Amino acid sequence: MAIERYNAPEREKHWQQAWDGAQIFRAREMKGPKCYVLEMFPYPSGRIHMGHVRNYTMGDVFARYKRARGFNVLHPMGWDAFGMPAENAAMERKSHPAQWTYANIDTMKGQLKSMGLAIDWDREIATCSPDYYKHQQKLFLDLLNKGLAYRKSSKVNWDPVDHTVLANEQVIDGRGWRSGALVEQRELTQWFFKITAYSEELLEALGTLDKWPEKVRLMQANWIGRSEGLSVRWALDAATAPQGIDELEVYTTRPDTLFGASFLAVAADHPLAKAAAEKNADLAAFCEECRRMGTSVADLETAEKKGFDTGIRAIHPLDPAWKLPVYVANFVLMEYGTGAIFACPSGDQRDLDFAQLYDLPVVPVILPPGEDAATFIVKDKAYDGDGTMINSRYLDGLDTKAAFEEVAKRLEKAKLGSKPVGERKVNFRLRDWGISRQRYWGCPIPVIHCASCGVVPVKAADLPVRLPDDASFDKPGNPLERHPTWKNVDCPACGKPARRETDTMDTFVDSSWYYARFTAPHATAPIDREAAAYWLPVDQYIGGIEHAILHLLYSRFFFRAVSDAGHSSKNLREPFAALFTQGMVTHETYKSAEGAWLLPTDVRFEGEGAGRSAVEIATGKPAVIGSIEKMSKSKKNLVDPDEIIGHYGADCARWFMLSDSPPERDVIWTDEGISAAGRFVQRIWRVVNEAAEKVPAAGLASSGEAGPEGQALRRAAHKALDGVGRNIEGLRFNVAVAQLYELTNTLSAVLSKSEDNFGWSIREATELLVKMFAPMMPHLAEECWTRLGYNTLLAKEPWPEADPGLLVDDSVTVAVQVNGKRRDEMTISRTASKDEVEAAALRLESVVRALEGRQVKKIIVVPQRIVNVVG
RNA sequence: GCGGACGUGGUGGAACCGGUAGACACACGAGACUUAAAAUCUCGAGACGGCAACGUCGUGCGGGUUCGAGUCCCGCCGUCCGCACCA
Repeated sequence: MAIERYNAPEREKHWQQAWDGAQIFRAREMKGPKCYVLEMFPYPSGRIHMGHVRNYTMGDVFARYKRARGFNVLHPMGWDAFGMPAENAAMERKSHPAQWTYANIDTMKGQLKSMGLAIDWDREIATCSPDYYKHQQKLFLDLLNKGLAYRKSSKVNWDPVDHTVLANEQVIDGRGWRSGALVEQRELTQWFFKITAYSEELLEALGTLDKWPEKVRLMQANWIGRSEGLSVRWALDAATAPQGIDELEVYTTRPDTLFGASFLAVAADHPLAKAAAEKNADLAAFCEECRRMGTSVADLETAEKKGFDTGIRAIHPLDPAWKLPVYVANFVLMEYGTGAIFACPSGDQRDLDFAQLYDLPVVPVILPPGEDAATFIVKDKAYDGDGTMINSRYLDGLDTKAAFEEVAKRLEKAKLGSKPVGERKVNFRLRDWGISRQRYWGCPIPVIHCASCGVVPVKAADLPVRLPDDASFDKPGNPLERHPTWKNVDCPACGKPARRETDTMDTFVDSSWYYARFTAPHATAPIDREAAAYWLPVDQYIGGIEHAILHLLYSRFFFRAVSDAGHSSKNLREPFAALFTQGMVTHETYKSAEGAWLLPTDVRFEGEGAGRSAVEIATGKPAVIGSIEKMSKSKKNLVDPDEIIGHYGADCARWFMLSDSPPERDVIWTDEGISAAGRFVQRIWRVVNEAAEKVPAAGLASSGEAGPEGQALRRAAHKALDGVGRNIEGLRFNVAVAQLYELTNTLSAVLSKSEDNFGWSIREATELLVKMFAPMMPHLAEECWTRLGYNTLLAKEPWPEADPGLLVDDSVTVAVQVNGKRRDEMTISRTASKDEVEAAALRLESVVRALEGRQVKKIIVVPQRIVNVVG
């Protein structure tokens, strides 16, 4: 009998409606073991892309699996809906960011629903909704009250033509992306969150996150950047110093190299540089140049090292007779340490590059192990490791650590003025989190500036501070700033006319607590303490590696901060118990003969392998096949999920996204890959139909003995069950997929030769197969479940338990090696003793031959795996 | 520049704690079915030599530890990612 093709798009709609009707993906009442599965919520950019499909499929498989395992699962979805693109779109289309954003949400929600995700849509939130951001404003006020939010002056990229602040990504080669004007560094008073108050704790607690990738923990640890060093105050030579400044404080982690010092350097924004620049136009110009370099560290450190001698001389703290020049240098950051360094060129590559450029002395002070003091010199490569002190007077002969201690001790005792010259200091690279954005489409910062009362918080009862709907987006700059009336309010304290804060919050604030809001999205408090206590932490968080530092660190901080402000239990510190970072979806790129990017649908292919070539369909001209890159709009190497789902169905797209590539690695989207997945969907359907013809009715108990073939099939099915369960649990979806292929192969081989005498084993194996792929291809699984004679929803069925008795075989195949080289294999009883295994191995003809008459010296037996005969 | 990751057949990848390298899939080749194509099914396949049995080599490169190394150690090479206002 011919079996009809499985019509995925049509059946998928049916099953989605069935799930909706039964409301089975709603989180249950807060009782019993729970599992909170969360994928990073999307930015509503317009349409979903394959990256979303991959991310949400992984989370969905895990959530469905955990639900089948009996957990009370919370699997919500929302929208990271504030941000710059909406404002850009508004500017370009002369519309409103809200209109653009909500239209996108609508589209994308429909797309996500077509994927058949097991999501509790009742909990949907959008961060741009006043219902969400009013709570965020309350959280802000509570942090302000606790001293964790404050204002200070900080540098921004300023576009002098557009009169707007630019993000780093909007600065291209030092120029504004839109205006092309040279970007300036400007000081602006901005809002900050005091994340540095938690530096130590955030670093310490990384040790407890054993379900996070090691890589992410390391990245965060480096980002926090704890170092132990010494802050050293250098007296300035009065004859050379600007008036009123008589010392310079530097921070160093290497006080041991102090005798190798050859100059000091300060940042262009250091007060000493500014003071010196007042009387030196050339220096002022140099400082200005440094400021133009951009704020990103990568720019600074890859730029050529440059400096300017201020003419100021500093006195060495360990030798009053020794004077060193003070430079302004472009590689010194005001934000780190004290904004000033002492340089030891032999021990630091940047210092060495700088010293060579300006002809400053290079004195080696650390002798690497194994080098000879008489011959060791530092030429083009600085040595920053440990070793023995040389050229360092009384430190000579000490090791690096002892020298550090000795210098620290001396400088702690020495006095400059009335205070010690040196002071031990733990320093962090981590800086406070600047949350001010001079933009419209973000959460308004709920404070009012009053001429007489200063910064006055908006009263909690007056929240939310709503964004005005009638802002204009026809020109650059902050629409809130130029709005005719919005910012004019009366001071809540004295009632006099005052001005609203026009900065909005960084969108990272929105995403720093959304996972907590999901636990009680309709609560009157921002975070419902009871719901948070039950649901948090998130048991499995899944998202892109690009969020490894900022989003995840900010969330770890923000959750602690608001918990300390009373919004959640102080014992609950970490929001995400387990983290998984998935790889990107990549695709080949194509260019026309003229060099324009082409969509995959714009080209057709000829030939294959090395001779494969592409032709632009529209022109018939040859096209260029480029490298495989992350799918992006700019390179047009996109595949539209809608088209794939419409053609192959959601299950097929999901299956392909889980196949082959390990989830943490990039996956390459290919036509062959998706069509192979499509073939498998049909194959499953055929196999299940064929099985359904041959098996006893649903729900009957086992007929008992299955016979050797039936028993072998049962073993295969239960082994797969054991493996698939563990691989889903460990998020090794590609391996689980391979095991399901294997079981399908076994089952279909059995079906082709079955004599109808072990139908019950076939039913069992088929049901197990269907239940196992159900989290991955849920619609197809429901269809198969029905075909197997059930009228219940498979999504409600529990995960089956593997029979331990079927997981081990009576006999095993072990490899036989002679002198470490595999020569043969043999099948032997699983319980065979060491002696029996040895004897069996020595009887093998291949072993005798490989020994070539040599004496057997020893035999290594690894039970059930290998025998190694050494002779 | 600093920090991190990765490197296995023609391709994506598998390989538990150091124990049969290449599971599974793609692409490919041969065959069956078909008027034909598609679909489907069967078989083959790391490289080299050999009719074959089999042998030699083989996890980026060079060393080391071990009875045994894709896996551990040391030194290189290559590719990719992040770097604080993109989300």
